[in-house]
Amino acid sequence: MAKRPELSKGELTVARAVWRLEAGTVGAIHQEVSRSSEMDYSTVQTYLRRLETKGYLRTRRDGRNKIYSAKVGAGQVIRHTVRDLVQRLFDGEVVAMVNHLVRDHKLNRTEIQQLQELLTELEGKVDES
Amino acid sequence: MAKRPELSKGELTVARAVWRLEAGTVGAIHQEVSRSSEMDYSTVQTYLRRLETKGYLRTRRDGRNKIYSAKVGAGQVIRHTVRDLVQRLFDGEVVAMVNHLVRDHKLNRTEIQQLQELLTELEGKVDES
DNA sequence: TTCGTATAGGTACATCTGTACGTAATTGTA
DNA sequence: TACAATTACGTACAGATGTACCTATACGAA
Repeated sequence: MAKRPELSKGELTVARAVWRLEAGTVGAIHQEVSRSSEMDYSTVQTYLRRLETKGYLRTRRDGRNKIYSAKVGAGQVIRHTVRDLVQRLFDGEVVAMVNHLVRDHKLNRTEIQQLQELLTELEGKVDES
Repeated sequence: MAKRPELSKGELTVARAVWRLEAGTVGAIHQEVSRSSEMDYSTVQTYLRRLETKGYLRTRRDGRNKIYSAKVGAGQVIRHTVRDLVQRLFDGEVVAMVNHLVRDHKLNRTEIQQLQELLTELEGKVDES
């Protein structure tokens, strides 16, 4: 497993846009990023270059254009990031993190039920080994 | 609400030690930090200075010694940090985050039950307004 | 064919972060 | 009392990060 440098906040924002688009030129990705943040075209470009250097994105050429696409998927990055935070804030105690989440963010009845169903589902699959 | 610069990873490590100790000299905090990480005394000292500058810690004098203690509590920082991550990774969708957490980290039966009880408790308190 | 607009690629630069060293003063101990 | 250890405080410095500008080129529209 290649040990890649971590993503900074800005890099993550841009990476998320790439994941959503699957693939695109700097322009397209800049547009996608702009739907939620304001970030200069050049800034997006810089992040894309850095993301490629760090091994998170790859590029292919389409005539004179460069098409960026993901090399490392969202899932992997999210897993890593979340695990890291759980470690650093809750000493790796997932339950403590979930506890914090559901208490801090008021959930409505529907959300609570969704989570209850999720837990029931998991209960059936516990690996008791 | 004072808008403080965010904590970096290293700063957070040291801040956590201060929270655990409530208060202490650089030496004491260094020792506490050392229980989990290896970090040079001077490095801890630097982080403490920066934490004070950023407004997260305060100091009082005890003779020739400086006693560091928290000015911003663990709860506040954790809340901020978690909210920020939920925002950046899941567009603020807490349920998505919890979903990810419980699926990625295998929970055992006891943990699942703990969470179920937690949800049942919250269900009784939903603010339906 | 000319001109505006994307694009690529290079470069810049202040600030933040991780990680420490050096020096001076103080204090407990041999 | 002299020395070792502790502490405070100033300073250092490379690499990461946020944020962008500049220049050259290619492409589509007029």
